[in-house]
Amino acid sequence: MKKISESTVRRLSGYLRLLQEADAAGMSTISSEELARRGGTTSAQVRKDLSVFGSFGKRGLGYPVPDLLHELRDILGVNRTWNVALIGAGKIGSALFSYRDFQRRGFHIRAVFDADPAKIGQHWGGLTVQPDERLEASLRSERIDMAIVAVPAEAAQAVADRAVRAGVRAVLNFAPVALQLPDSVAYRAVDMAVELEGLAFALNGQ
Amino acid sequence: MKKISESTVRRLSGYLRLLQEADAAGMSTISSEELARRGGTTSAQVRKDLSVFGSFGKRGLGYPVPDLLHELRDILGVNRTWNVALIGAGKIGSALFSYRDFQRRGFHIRAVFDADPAKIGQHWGGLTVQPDERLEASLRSERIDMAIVAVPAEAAQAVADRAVRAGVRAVLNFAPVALQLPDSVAYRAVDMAVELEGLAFALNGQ
DNA sequence: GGATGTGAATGTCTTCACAGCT
DNA sequence: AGCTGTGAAGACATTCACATCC
Repeated sequence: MKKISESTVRRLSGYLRLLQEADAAGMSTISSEELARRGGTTSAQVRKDLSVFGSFGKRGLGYPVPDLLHELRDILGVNRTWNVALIGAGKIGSALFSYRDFQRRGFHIRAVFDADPAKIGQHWGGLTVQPDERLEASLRSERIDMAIVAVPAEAAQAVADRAVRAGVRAVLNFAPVALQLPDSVAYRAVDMAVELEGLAFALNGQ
Repeated sequence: MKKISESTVRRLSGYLRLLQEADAAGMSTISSEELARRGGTTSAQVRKDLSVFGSFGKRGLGYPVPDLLHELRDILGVNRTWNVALIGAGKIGSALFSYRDFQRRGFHIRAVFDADPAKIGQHWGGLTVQPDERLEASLRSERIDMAIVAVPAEAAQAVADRAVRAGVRAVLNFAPVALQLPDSVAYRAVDMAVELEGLAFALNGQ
Protein backbone atom coordinates (compact mmCIF):
# COMPACT_ATOMS: atom_id res chain seq x y z
CA MET A 1 0.00 0.00 0.00
CA LYS A 2 1.17 3.48 -0.89
CA LYS A 3 2.53 5.63 1.89
CA ILE A 4 0.20 8.46 2.85
CA SER A 5 1.74 11.71 4.06
CA GLU A 6 0.75 13.36 7.29
CA SER A 7 -0.55 16.42 5.48
CA THR A 8 -2.84 14.24 3.39
CA VAL A 9 -4.24 12.60 6.53
CA ARG A 10 -4.80 16.02 8.11
CA ARG A 11 -6.76 17.12 5.06
CA LEU A 12 -8.80 13.92 5.11
CA SER A 13 -9.82 14.77 8.69
CA GLY A 14 -10.89 18.14 7.41
CA TYR A 15 -12.97 16.63 4.63
CA LEU A 16 -14.58 14.28 7.15
CA ARG A 17 -15.76 17.20 9.23
CA LEU A 18 -17.02 19.12 6.20
CA LEU A 19 -18.93 16.06 5.04
CA GLN A 20 -20.53 15.66 8.45
CA GLU A 21 -21.67 19.26 8.21
CA ALA A 22 -22.88 18.82 4.64
CA ASP A 23 -24.73 15.65 5.66
CA ALA A 24 -26.35 17.39 8.62
CA ALA A 25 -27.39 20.17 6.24
CA GLY A 26 -29.07 17.58 4.02
CA MET A 27 -26.76 17.94 1.01
CA SER A 28 -26.75 14.77 -1.07
CA THR A 29 -23.78 15.62 -3.22
CA ILE A 30 -20.68 17.83 -2.98
CA SER A 31 -18.01 18.84 -5.49
CA SER A 32 -14.25 18.86 -4.99
CA GLU A 33 -14.46 22.59 -5.62
CA GLU A 34 -16.83 23.07 -2.69
CA LEU A 35 -14.76 20.89 -0.35
CA ALA A 36 -11.68 22.83 -1.38
CA ARG A 37 -13.25 26.22 -0.77
CA ARG A 38 -14.48 25.29 2.68
CA GLY A 39 -11.32 23.43 3.64
CA GLY A 40 -8.85 26.01 2.40
CA THR A 41 -7.25 23.97 -0.36
CA THR A 42 -7.67 23.38 -4.12
CA SER A 43 -10.06 21.10 -5.98
CA ALA A 44 -7.20 19.20 -7.61
CA GLN A 45 -5.76 18.53 -4.18
CA VAL A 46 -9.08 17.18 -2.92
CA ARG A 47 -9.41 14.85 -5.90
CA LYS A 48 -5.81 13.62 -5.57
CA ASP A 49 -6.25 13.00 -1.84
CA LEU A 50 -9.38 10.95 -2.36
CA SER A 51 -8.22 9.15 -5.51
CA VAL A 52 -5.49 7.40 -3.54
CA PHE A 53 -8.20 5.36 -1.82
CA GLY A 54 -10.64 4.84 -4.68
CA SER A 55 -13.04 6.50 -7.10
CA PHE A 56 -15.82 7.80 -4.93
CA GLY A 57 -17.18 10.57 -7.16
CA LYS A 58 -19.50 10.73 -10.14
CA ARG A 59 -18.24 12.75 -13.08
CA GLY A 60 -20.43 15.71 -13.80
CA LEU A 61 -22.03 15.47 -10.35
CA GLY A 62 -19.51 15.41 -7.55
CA TYR A 63 -19.24 13.11 -4.54
CA PRO A 64 -22.31 11.54 -2.90
CA VAL A 65 -22.15 12.92 0.64
CA PRO A 66 -23.31 9.89 2.67
CA ASP A 67 -21.14 7.43 0.73
CA LEU A 68 -18.00 9.53 0.93
CA LEU A 69 -18.66 10.12 4.62
CA HIS A 70 -18.76 6.39 5.17
CA GLU A 71 -15.64 5.80 3.09
CA LEU A 72 -13.70 8.48 4.94
CA ARG A 73 -14.70 7.00 8.28
CA ASP A 74 -13.36 3.66 7.08
CA ILE A 75 -10.17 5.19 5.75
CA LEU A 76 -9.42 7.13 8.93
CA GLY A 77 -10.44 4.24 11.17
CA VAL A 78 -13.18 6.07 13.05
CA ASN A 79 -16.01 3.68 12.21
CA ARG A 80 -14.97 1.80 15.33
CA THR A 81 -14.20 2.62 18.94
CA TRP A 82 -10.76 3.37 20.34
CA ASN A 83 -9.84 3.00 23.99
CA VAL A 84 -8.01 6.06 25.25
CA ALA A 85 -6.25 6.76 28.55
CA LEU A 86 -5.67 10.22 29.91
CA ILE A 87 -2.39 10.49 31.79
CA GLY A 88 -2.37 13.66 33.86
CA ALA A 89 -5.46 15.13 35.51
CA GLY A 90 -4.37 18.75 35.69
CA LYS A 91 -5.85 21.76 33.89
CA ILE A 92 -5.21 20.48 30.39
CA GLY A 93 -6.25 16.94 31.26
CA SER A 94 -9.50 18.16 32.71
CA ALA A 95 -10.24 20.38 29.70
CA LEU A 96 -9.59 17.44 27.37
CA PHE A 97 -11.73 15.13 29.46
CA SER A 98 -14.74 17.40 29.32
CA TYR A 99 -14.38 17.85 25.58
CA ARG A 100 -17.19 15.40 24.92
CA ASP A 101 -16.72 15.58 21.17
CA PHE A 102 -14.13 12.81 21.65
CA GLN A 103 -16.74 10.30 22.75
CA ARG A 104 -19.03 11.25 19.91
CA ARG A 105 -16.23 10.54 17.46
CA GLY A 106 -15.45 7.13 18.91
CA PHE A 107 -12.52 7.97 21.17
CA HIS A 108 -13.55 6.68 24.60
CA ILE A 109 -11.57 7.72 27.63
CA ARG A 110 -11.43 4.56 29.76
CA ALA A 111 -8.92 5.57 32.43
CA VAL A 112 -7.46 8.71 34.02
CA PHE A 113 -4.21 8.83 35.98
CA ASP A 114 -2.39 11.35 38.15
CA ALA A 115 0.49 11.35 40.59
CA ASP A 116 -1.04 14.01 42.87
CA PRO A 117 -2.69 12.48 45.98
CA ALA A 118 -5.19 15.35 45.96
CA LYS A 119 -6.42 14.25 42.51
CA ILE A 120 -6.37 10.48 43.07
CA GLY A 121 -9.78 9.11 43.91
CA GLN A 122 -11.69 12.03 42.39
CA HIS A 123 -14.67 10.97 40.32
CA TRP A 124 -14.59 12.17 36.74
CA GLY A 125 -17.75 11.18 34.93
CA GLY A 126 -18.01 7.46 35.60
CA LEU A 127 -14.25 7.14 36.15
CA THR A 128 -12.04 7.40 39.21
CA VAL A 129 -8.68 9.15 38.91
CA GLN A 130 -6.13 6.40 39.50
CA PRO A 131 -2.68 6.63 41.05
CA ASP A 132 0.35 6.61 38.81
CA GLU A 133 1.32 3.12 40.07
CA ARG A 134 -1.79 1.62 38.53
CA LEU A 135 -0.74 2.78 35.04
CA GLU A 136 0.62 -0.46 33.57
CA ALA A 137 -2.01 -2.75 35.11
CA SER A 138 -4.88 -0.53 34.08
CA LEU A 139 -3.66 0.17 30.54
CA ARG A 140 -3.45 -3.57 29.97
CA SER A 141 -6.74 -4.54 31.57
CA GLU A 142 -8.64 -1.79 29.74
CA ARG A 143 -6.92 -2.70 26.47
CA ILE A 144 -5.94 0.92 25.91
CA ASP A 145 -5.01 1.79 22.30
CA MET A 146 -3.95 5.40 22.75
CA ALA A 147 -2.51 7.44 25.59
CA ILE A 148 -2.96 11.19 25.93
CA VAL A 149 0.03 12.57 27.81
CA ALA A 150 -0.90 15.70 29.78
CA VAL A 151 1.72 15.74 32.53
CA PRO A 152 4.53 18.25 33.18
CA ALA A 153 7.42 18.16 30.71
CA GLU A 154 9.80 16.49 33.18
CA ALA A 155 7.48 13.52 33.68
CA ALA A 156 6.33 13.04 30.08
CA GLN A 157 9.06 10.80 28.68
CA ALA A 158 8.87 8.41 31.64
CA VAL A 159 5.08 7.93 31.51
CA ALA A 160 5.16 7.59 27.73
CA ASP A 161 7.82 4.87 27.99
CA ARG A 162 5.75 3.04 30.56
CA ALA A 163 2.59 3.36 28.47
CA VAL A 164 4.38 1.93 25.44
CA ARG A 165 5.74 -0.98 27.47
CA ALA A 166 2.17 -1.59 28.64
CA GLY A 167 1.02 -2.05 25.06
CA VAL A 168 -0.16 1.40 24.01
CA ARG A 169 0.36 1.85 20.26
CA ALA A 170 -0.35 5.57 19.87
CA VAL A 171 0.56 8.65 21.90
CA LEU A 172 -0.86 12.17 21.76
CA ASN A 173 1.51 14.43 23.66
CA PHE A 174 0.56 17.78 25.18
CA ALA A 175 3.72 18.20 27.23
CA PRO A 176 6.18 20.75 25.80
CA VAL A 177 8.94 18.25 25.07
CA ALA A 178 9.85 16.08 22.06
CA LEU A 179 9.22 12.48 23.12
CA GLN A 180 11.54 9.75 21.86
CA LEU A 181 9.45 6.69 21.05
CA PRO A 182 9.94 3.59 18.89
CA ASP A 183 8.85 3.99 15.26
CA SER A 184 6.23 1.32 15.85
CA VAL A 185 4.29 3.77 18.03
CA ALA A 186 2.12 6.38 16.29
CA TYR A 187 2.98 9.79 17.66
CA ARG A 188 1.48 13.28 17.53
CA ALA A 189 2.32 16.31 19.59
CA VAL A 190 0.31 19.43 20.32
CA ASP A 191 2.44 22.31 21.50
CA MET A 192 1.04 25.76 22.20
CA ALA A 193 4.49 27.36 22.24
CA VAL A 194 5.27 26.05 18.76
CA GLU A 195 2.02 27.48 17.40
CA LEU A 196 2.46 30.86 19.05
CA GLU A 197 6.07 31.08 17.91
CA GLY A 198 4.91 30.26 14.40
CA LEU A 199 2.52 33.20 14.57
CA ALA A 200 5.22 35.43 16.04
CA PHE A 201 7.54 34.48 13.18
CA ALA A 202 4.86 35.36 10.63
CA LEU A 203 4.18 38.75 12.26
CA ASN A 204 7.86 39.46 12.73
CA GLY A 205 8.56 39.44 8.99
CA GLN A 206 5.81 42.11 8.68
CA MET B 1 13.80 37.36 1.58
CA LYS B 2 13.41 33.67 0.93
CA LYS B 3 10.11 32.07 1.83
CA ILE B 4 10.35 29.82 4.89
CA SER B 5 8.09 26.79 5.05
CA GLU B 6 5.86 26.05 8.01
CA SER B 7 7.72 22.83 8.75
CA THR B 8 11.00 24.74 8.94
CA VAL B 9 9.49 27.19 11.42
CA ARG B 10 8.13 24.32 13.52
CA ARG B 11 11.60 22.79 13.65
CA LEU B 12 13.13 26.15 14.61
CA SER B 13 10.75 26.26 17.58
CA GLY B 14 12.01 22.83 18.53
CA TYR B 15 15.64 23.92 18.33
CA LEU B 16 14.82 26.94 20.46
CA ARG B 17 13.49 24.74 23.22
CA LEU B 18 16.43 22.35 23.01
CA LEU B 19 18.83 25.28 23.22
CA GLN B 20 17.06 26.62 26.29
CA GLU B 21 17.50 23.22 27.90
CA ALA B 22 21.13 23.00 26.81
CA ASP B 23 21.74 26.51 28.13
CA ALA B 24 20.10 25.70 31.46
CA ALA B 25 22.31 22.60 31.62
CA GLY B 26 25.36 24.81 31.17
CA MET B 27 26.40 23.51 27.75
CA SER B 28 28.44 26.09 25.87
CA THR B 29 28.34 24.44 22.49
CA ILE B 30 26.09 21.98 20.64
CA SER B 31 26.46 20.12 17.35
CA SER B 32 23.86 19.76 14.60
CA GLU B 33 24.09 16.03 15.28
CA GLU B 34 23.04 16.51 18.91
CA LEU B 35 20.20 18.89 18.02
CA ALA B 36 19.00 16.41 15.42
CA ARG B 37 19.05 13.46 17.79
CA ARG B 38 17.08 15.29 20.47
CA GLY B 39 14.70 16.92 18.03
CA GLY B 40 13.94 13.86 15.94
CA THR B 41 15.48 15.01 12.67
CA THR B 42 18.81 14.80 10.82
CA SER B 43 21.97 16.85 11.21
CA ALA B 44 21.84 17.95 7.56
CA GLN B 45 18.31 19.22 8.14
CA VAL B 46 19.39 21.21 11.18
CA ARG B 47 22.25 22.82 9.27
CA LYS B 48 20.03 23.64 6.29
CA ASP B 49 17.37 25.14 8.53
CA LEU B 50 19.85 27.40 10.30
CA SER B 51 21.91 28.29 7.23
CA VAL B 52 18.95 30.10 5.72
CA PHE B 53 19.38 32.78 8.37
CA GLY B 54 23.14 32.92 8.67
CA SER B 55 26.30 31.06 9.65
CA PHE B 56 26.04 30.64 13.37
CA GLY B 57 28.28 27.63 13.87
CA LYS B 58 32.02 27.09 14.12
CA ARG B 59 33.42 24.29 11.98
CA GLY B 60 34.92 21.54 14.06
CA LEU B 61 33.10 22.77 17.17
CA GLY B 62 29.37 23.14 16.63
CA TYR B 63 27.06 26.02 17.54
CA PRO B 64 27.70 28.28 20.54
CA VAL B 65 24.60 27.72 22.68
CA PRO B 66 23.99 31.25 24.04
CA ASP B 67 24.59 32.91 20.67
CA LEU B 68 22.36 30.55 18.72
CA LEU B 69 19.70 30.90 21.40
CA HIS B 70 19.75 34.64 20.94
CA GLU B 71 19.68 34.36 17.16
CA LEU B 72 16.76 31.96 17.22
CA ARG B 73 14.82 34.26 19.51
CA ASP B 74 15.40 37.05 17.02
CA ILE B 75 14.43 34.89 14.07
CA LEU B 76 11.21 33.65 15.66
CA GLY B 77 10.36 37.06 17.05
CA VAL B 78 10.23 36.07 20.70
CA ASN B 79 12.84 38.50 21.97
CA ARG B 80 9.97 40.91 22.44
CA THR B 81 6.53 40.84 24.01
CA TRP B 82 3.30 40.03 22.19
CA ASN B 83 -0.13 41.12 23.38
CA VAL B 84 -2.57 38.24 23.32
CA ALA B 85 -6.32 38.11 23.90
CA LEU B 86 -8.16 35.00 24.98
CA ILE B 87 -11.63 34.80 23.46
CA GLY B 88 -13.67 32.21 25.32
CA ALA B 89 -13.35 31.54 29.04
CA GLY B 90 -14.56 27.93 29.10
CA LYS B 91 -12.61 24.81 29.98
CA ILE B 92 -10.03 25.17 27.22
CA GLY B 93 -9.69 28.91 27.72
CA SER B 94 -9.09 28.45 31.41
CA ALA B 95 -6.52 25.70 30.85
CA LEU B 96 -4.68 27.93 28.37
CA PHE B 97 -4.82 30.89 30.71
CA SER B 98 -3.20 29.03 33.57
CA TYR B 99 -0.46 27.69 31.31
CA ARG B 100 2.00 30.24 32.64
CA ASP B 101 4.69 29.14 30.22
CA PHE B 102 3.11 31.63 27.79
CA GLN B 103 4.05 34.61 29.92
CA ARG B 104 7.57 33.30 30.38
CA ARG B 105 7.96 33.10 26.63
CA GLY B 106 6.74 36.63 26.02
CA PHE B 107 3.13 35.99 25.11
CA HIS B 108 1.13 38.13 27.54
CA ILE B 109 -2.58 37.60 27.87
CA ARG B 110 -3.98 41.13 28.20
CA ALA B 111 -7.72 40.45 27.93
CA VAL B 112 -10.22 37.62 28.35
CA PHE B 113 -13.72 37.57 26.86
CA ASP B 114 -16.80 35.43 27.18
CA ALA B 115 -20.47 35.65 26.24
CA ASP B 116 -21.71 33.78 29.32
CA PRO B 117 -23.04 36.17 32.02
CA ALA B 118 -21.90 33.68 34.67
CA LYS B 119 -18.29 34.10 33.50
CA ILE B 120 -18.31 37.85 32.90
CA GLY B 121 -16.83 39.79 35.79
CA GLN B 122 -14.82 36.84 37.12
CA HIS B 123 -11.29 37.74 38.12
CA TRP B 124 -8.61 35.74 36.37
CA GLY B 125 -5.18 36.66 37.67
CA GLY B 126 -5.12 40.42 37.37
CA LEU B 127 -7.74 40.43 34.61
CA THR B 128 -11.53 40.63 34.58
CA VAL B 129 -13.47 38.47 32.13
CA GLN B 130 -15.11 40.96 29.78
CA PRO B 131 -18.41 40.68 27.93
CA ASP B 132 -18.39 39.84 24.28
CA GLU B 133 -19.57 43.38 23.40
CA ARG B 134 -16.32 44.83 24.68
CA LEU B 135 -14.28 42.81 22.18
CA GLU B 136 -13.52 45.44 19.55
CA ALA B 137 -12.91 48.30 21.95
CA SER B 138 -10.67 46.27 24.20
CA LEU B 139 -8.64 44.64 21.43
CA ARG B 140 -7.87 48.09 20.09
CA SER B 141 -7.11 49.79 23.38
CA GLU B 142 -4.86 46.94 24.52
CA ARG B 143 -3.13 46.86 21.12
CA ILE B 144 -3.70 43.11 20.86
CA ASP B 145 -1.47 41.34 18.30
CA MET B 146 -2.87 37.83 18.52
CA ALA B 147 -6.23 36.33 19.41
CA ILE B 148 -6.68 32.85 20.82
CA VAL B 149 -10.11 31.60 19.79
CA ALA B 150 -11.50 29.13 22.35
CA VAL B 151 -15.25 29.41 21.78
CA PRO B 152 -17.72 26.81 20.46
CA ALA B 153 -17.44 25.99 16.75
CA GLU B 154 -20.62 27.89 15.83
CA ALA B 155 -19.29 31.14 17.29
CA ALA B 156 -15.69 30.92 16.11
CA GLN B 157 -15.90 32.45 12.63
CA ALA B 158 -17.86 35.45 13.89
CA VAL B 159 -15.49 36.33 16.73
CA ALA B 160 -12.46 35.77 14.50
CA ASP B 161 -13.91 38.17 11.90
CA ARG B 162 -14.55 40.77 14.56
CA ALA B 163 -11.05 40.34 16.01
CA VAL B 164 -9.50 40.82 12.57
CA ARG B 165 -11.57 43.93 11.96
CA ALA B 166 -10.34 45.23 15.31
CA GLY B 167 -6.73 44.99 14.13
CA VAL B 168 -5.63 41.54 15.29
CA ARG B 169 -2.99 40.17 12.89
CA ALA B 170 -2.70 36.58 14.08
CA VAL B 171 -5.23 33.96 15.19
CA LEU B 172 -4.69 30.70 17.05
CA ASN B 173 -7.88 28.67 16.72
CA PHE B 174 -8.94 25.89 19.10
CA ALA B 175 -12.48 25.60 17.79
CA PRO B 176 -13.09 22.51 15.62
CA VAL B 177 -13.82 24.44 12.43
CA ALA B 178 -11.71 25.76 9.55
CA LEU B 179 -11.74 29.54 9.81
CA GLN B 180 -11.77 31.63 6.63
CA LEU B 181 -9.53 34.64 7.15
CA PRO B 182 -7.71 37.07 4.87
CA ASP B 183 -4.21 35.98 3.81
CA SER B 184 -2.83 38.99 5.63
CA VAL B 185 -3.73 37.36 8.94
CA ALA B 186 -1.38 34.69 10.31
CA TYR B 187 -3.38 31.60 11.17
CA ARG B 188 -2.79 28.37 13.08
CA ALA B 189 -5.30 25.82 14.25
CA VAL B 190 -5.08 23.23 16.99
CA ASP B 191 -7.63 20.47 16.60
CA MET B 192 -7.78 17.44 18.88
CA ALA B 193 -10.02 15.51 16.52
CA VAL B 194 -7.53 15.89 13.67
CA GLU B 195 -4.71 14.57 15.86
CA LEU B 196 -6.69 11.62 17.19
CA GLU B 197 -7.91 10.72 13.70
CA GLY B 198 -4.32 10.86 12.51
CA LEU B 199 -3.40 8.33 15.19
CA ALA B 200 -6.43 6.18 14.35
CA PHE B 201 -5.38 6.18 10.69
CA ALA B 202 -1.88 5.06 11.63
CA LEU B 203 -3.19 2.24 13.84
CA ASN B 204 -5.81 1.24 11.32
CA GLY B 205 -3.23 0.31 8.69
CA GLN B 206 -1.72 -2.03 11.36
C1' DG C 1 40.32 16.08 13.42
C1' DG C 2 35.89 17.41 13.44
C1' DA C 3 31.79 19.70 12.34
C1' DT C 4 29.84 23.36 9.51
C1' DG C 5 27.82 25.22 5.17
C1' DT C 6 26.12 24.23 0.73
C1' DG C 7 25.62 22.87 -4.25
C1' DA C 8 23.83 18.82 -6.48
C1' DA C 9 20.93 14.78 -6.42
C1' DT C 10 17.08 12.77 -4.91
C1' DG C 11 12.56 12.36 -3.18
C1' DT C 12 7.95 14.12 -2.12
C1' DC C 13 3.97 17.05 -2.69
C1' DT C 14 1.14 20.16 -5.37
C1' DT C 15 -0.68 22.09 -9.48
C1' DC C 16 -1.88 21.74 -14.32
C1' DA C 17 -4.56 20.32 -17.90
C1' DC C 18 -7.32 17.29 -20.21
C1' DA C 19 -9.28 12.71 -21.44
C1' DG C 20 -13.16 10.21 -20.01
C1' DC C 21 -17.58 9.37 -17.67
C1' DT C 22 -22.38 10.59 -16.32
C1' DA D 1 -22.12 20.49 -20.11
C1' DG D 2 -20.00 19.45 -15.88
C1' DC D 3 -16.92 17.43 -12.75
C1' DT D 4 -14.00 13.54 -11.70
C1' DG D 5 -9.63 10.93 -12.03
C1' DT D 6 -4.91 11.05 -13.28
C1' DG D 7 -0.47 11.20 -15.89
C1' DA D 8 2.93 14.80 -16.56
C1' DA D 9 5.09 19.05 -15.12
C1' DG D 10 6.48 21.92 -11.82
C1' DA D 11 7.52 23.40 -7.18
C1' DC D 12 9.25 22.35 -2.89
C1' DA D 13 11.75 19.77 0.77
C1' DT D 14 15.14 16.51 2.28
C1' DT D 15 19.31 13.98 1.97
C1' DC D 16 23.96 13.31 0.25
C1' DA D 17 28.59 14.23 0.11
C1' DC D 18 32.40 16.99 0.31
C1' DA D 19 35.14 21.30 0.19
C1' DT D 20 35.98 24.52 3.77
C1' DC D 21 37.40 26.35 7.84
C1' DC D 22 38.25 26.43 13.09
